[in-house]
Amino acid sequence: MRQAGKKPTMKDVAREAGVALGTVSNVFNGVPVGREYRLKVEEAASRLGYSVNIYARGLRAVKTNTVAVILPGLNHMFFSQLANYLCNALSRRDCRMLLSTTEYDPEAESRCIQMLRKNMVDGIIGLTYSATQFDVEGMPYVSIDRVISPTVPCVASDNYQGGILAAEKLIGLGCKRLLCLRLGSRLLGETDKRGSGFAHICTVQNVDFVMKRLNDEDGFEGVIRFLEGEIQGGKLPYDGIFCSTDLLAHHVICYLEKRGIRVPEDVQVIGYDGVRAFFTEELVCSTIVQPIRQIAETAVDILLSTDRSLASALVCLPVTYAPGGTTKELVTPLGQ
Amino acid sequence: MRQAGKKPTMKDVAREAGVALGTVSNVFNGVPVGREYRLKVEEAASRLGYSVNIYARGLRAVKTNTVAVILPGLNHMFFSQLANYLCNALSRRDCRMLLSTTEYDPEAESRCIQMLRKNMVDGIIGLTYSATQFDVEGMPYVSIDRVISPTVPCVASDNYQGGILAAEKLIGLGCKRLLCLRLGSRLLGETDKRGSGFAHICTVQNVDFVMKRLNDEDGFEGVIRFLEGEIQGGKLPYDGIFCSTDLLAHHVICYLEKRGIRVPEDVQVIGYDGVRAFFTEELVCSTIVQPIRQIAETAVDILLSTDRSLASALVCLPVTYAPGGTTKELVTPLGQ
DNA sequence: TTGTAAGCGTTATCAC
DNA sequence: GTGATAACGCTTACAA
Repeated sequence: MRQAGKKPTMKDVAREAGVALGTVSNVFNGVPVGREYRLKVEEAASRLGYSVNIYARGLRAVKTNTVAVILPGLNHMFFSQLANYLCNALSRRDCRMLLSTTEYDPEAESRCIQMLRKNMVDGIIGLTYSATQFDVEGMPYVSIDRVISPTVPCVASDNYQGGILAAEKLIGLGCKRLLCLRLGSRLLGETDKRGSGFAHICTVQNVDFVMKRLNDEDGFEGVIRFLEGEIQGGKLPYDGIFCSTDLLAHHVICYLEKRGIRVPEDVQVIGYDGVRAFFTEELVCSTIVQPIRQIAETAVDILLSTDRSLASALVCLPVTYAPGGTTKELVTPLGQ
Repeated sequence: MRQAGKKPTMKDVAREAGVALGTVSNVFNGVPVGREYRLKVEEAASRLGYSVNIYARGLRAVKTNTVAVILPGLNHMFFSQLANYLCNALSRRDCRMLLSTTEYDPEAESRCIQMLRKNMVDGIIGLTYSATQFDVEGMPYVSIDRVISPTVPCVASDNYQGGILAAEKLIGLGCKRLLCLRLGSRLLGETDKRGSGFAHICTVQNVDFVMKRLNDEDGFEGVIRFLEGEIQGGKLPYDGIFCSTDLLAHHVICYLEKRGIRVPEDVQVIGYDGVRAFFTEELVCSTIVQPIRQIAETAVDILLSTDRSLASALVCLPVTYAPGGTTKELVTPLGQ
């Protein structure tokens, strides 16, 4: 019913090729087999249009060629780009991608993981806020942007270095009084290091700065309210702002312009992520660019690597700075 | 090895609950079972942390609770939003989503479908450019934005009506000479109707218009080249442009502004899709908004509906017009 | 309802 | 390398 003519099985292939059933199985599992046998099998298989039944294979609990990906949602540029690259990287490894979104619901995360471990996937790549070591233990798991425990590998961009870059850049561009704006989950993750790196440089270089941390519940409105309170006489007491994400930077910039504060003339802004406006080449603002593709590929590499002991707990991938029109770039280094 | 403590099976649940194996099976398949038995089974199952092994179930070829989604990629706002809503709609139906991207490779499409039918998914939702009736026959399939054959259900926005809306709007806003710009696949799809609806209104209302169709190979550069050739004395001989997608509109608008042609003062522009700049509320341009969430939910409904005969071949979902700053909206209808 | 048992297609393990 | 055969966990059919 699902299939017009019923599907050929390994037995059919074995008969067609005139070899033993086990030989066919070996061929499809990459087990070394005499060259001529292998050819006979492959030819017979393609003649019959055969391919392995993944459910029968999965039942034997060896390898399902399926990796689950857990993301908060696809409604954010960073997540959708990540999903895209993960999908490519997995398919290049002949792996299918099972995508689950948690809709930012912490409880959905562990429910999701529990469900998946029953469903026998080869492993999970998850970007979660509250999954615990308990949730993931006993199964191949790679976390993105959050260290779950020292024994669970985590891949992230070099958030600390990104914060450093941002601070150095703003200071190098002449800023005297900085603001670091963070809007994120109440739960700690790797991304919090962005602010730490930023603060470190400000302290070392003895530059005034204010650190403002808000939580998701506050929303962008919370940020705007904060800025509203900071403005004195139509002016902001900062000449440089580092926002923890490009999206936040975007909202801040829109607000500032509405209040008649010019970007980058009056205040320079740097974001984090490097997302492009609807996947074109255009950046949203000057920003610290995450190597999203590399993050995806590294996560897949670590997950699928047989030698999991080699996976260090935290892999930080290098970030770069890219001007996007919200900073006063120096045309020549001599121009300083 | 995959699992710390090995997983409980139906047999374990049956023993724990003190009922027959078949009863447990029935409970998990929604087959009517005496109330007290059902409760005993459910309690035992949760006590043991049991859930059905989808591979064993899939082997019997009944229902895998898995739906495959095929998209060109996730690197376009429309696709990633679609994927997001599909994922939600499926998970609400307790279905897992297997996501494959074809990277816009027509050959990858049928390869992908062939692969999936061997892999026994409950059905496929595909946005493809070249998949044929042959590819999909014999399996539950719902196509998006392209009619594959009269027997394969297709869900799309009401593209024709969208074209009509765009033309009526531009004409209503005073445009006298229109341009319809289309950039898309060489292969025909539902989206081509956007231009047809547009042309129809122009013809009926006797308004001058030019229809320019380019293919993906030409790229945005091709469109720019065309516009370059049209400009005479720094002016464009059009006062209204309908672009087949928001992304195209965005490129056109950027180019026009670079050439000193003001939008919407000199020329008004309407796009199609209704994508938001990185998932905020902001539209990219004045546009015809597709009901993406509804498209996703309808596709899932049709695919999972047992009564597939009810599925009409083509379902066109209503679109709406939304101003986005690239048209000269009339403040009051009397203002005309 | 209850046992029991036969498959589903693969993999893995035997002798040979 | 070959056969044959025992799992894997579930669904389905059967007689009781």
